[in-house]
Amino acid sequence: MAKKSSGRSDGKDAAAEQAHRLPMREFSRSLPMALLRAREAVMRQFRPSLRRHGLTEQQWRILRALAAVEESEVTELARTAFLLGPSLSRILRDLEARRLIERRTAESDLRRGVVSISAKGLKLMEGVAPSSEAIYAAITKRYGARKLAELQEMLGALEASLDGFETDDADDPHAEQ
Amino acid sequence: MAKKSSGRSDGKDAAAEQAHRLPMREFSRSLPMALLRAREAVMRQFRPSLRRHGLTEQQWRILRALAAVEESEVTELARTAFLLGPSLSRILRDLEARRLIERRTAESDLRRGVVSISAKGLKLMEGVAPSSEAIYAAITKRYGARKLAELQEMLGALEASLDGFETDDADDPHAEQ
DNA sequence: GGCAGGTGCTTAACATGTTAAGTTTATCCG
DNA sequence: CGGATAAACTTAACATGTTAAGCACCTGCC
Repeated sequence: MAKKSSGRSDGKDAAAEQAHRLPMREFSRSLPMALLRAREAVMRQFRPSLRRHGLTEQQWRILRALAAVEESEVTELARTAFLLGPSLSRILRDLEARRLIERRTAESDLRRGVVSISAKGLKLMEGVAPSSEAIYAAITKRYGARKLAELQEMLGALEASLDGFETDDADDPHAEQ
Repeated sequence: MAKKSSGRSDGKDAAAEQAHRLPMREFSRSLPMALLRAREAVMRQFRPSLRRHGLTEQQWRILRALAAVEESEVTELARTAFLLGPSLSRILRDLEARRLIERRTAESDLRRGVVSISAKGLKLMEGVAPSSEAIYAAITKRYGARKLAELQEMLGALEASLDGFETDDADDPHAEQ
């Protein structure tokens, strides 16, 4: 594969020049990229600790969300832990099999599932929390508590400013959906 | 002991209190969550447009990265597009099959792959770029150009402050790695 | 030259993201 | 009451994230 085929590098220069004419901002200045990089920098700090305890980032989010309430319906949990339904379904299946959560059906509406963290789940959290908080404290110290609070505020404002904002621009007239 | 033995409807408060004894910050104030939510709010604006053109977010990142240079080695591209090697490998295989990129092997080092965007790839980008830029402009207007610049700066600073910062805290003494 | 170790990429395996379709149960309404 | 519609998951299918192995090639050293 990828035969060398006497590769002169002709035709490539023209293509590169053409590319630069695309009316696009510098890639490195892209907001989604900046958010992704920042988040990854933060998560890189937490992942090893979670991994040592046999948890993924999403599983940890679910346990944290459940630890803050007595119980929660699945849809509500999806909103709280910021996970899509299908992901949540799979993870709940796994967490239930590991007996970290418990599950029942709502009496008033048999469609609804109600989930709660188990004693085992709480115990696991107790093991993870100290390390997690220590890491958070270290990050806060490094970046600055005030700056961190300001960043959080700006992130919230960004989210709010885009809430219910649909740029279904449809530059393509054939796009029905 | 997650659930109180009584389990009446008023047991909710007690269980919640128990949970709150875990020394953890409010879930909603978590920095990773704030970054995730903000990024999702932004990407939700772009995804429909990309989808209409048959591209995923990551594929689009790769094309953008390649459009800015004449060609790129795979490892360099992984760094630029902020993708892990395995993801990049799979996506490049697909993009090559769709003839949106071209690929060859470096003469000086047969291990290295060299990738470049194809004419077809550039053409596709030309179709996506206007919509993408329009969305970006709309977001900028909504959030405020100055505020956006400030946010980008703070995100960059966060990333920089965590660069090479290893909190391998190891609250678990058995954790060798 | 040839081998030990490192590098660059790919493959594998499992978990999640994302959209669409399917299933079961509720609810609306004639 | 009963069919149509909606709601709450769940399953399916495909793409990516993440870590560990694997493979081919390169480099330093004897």
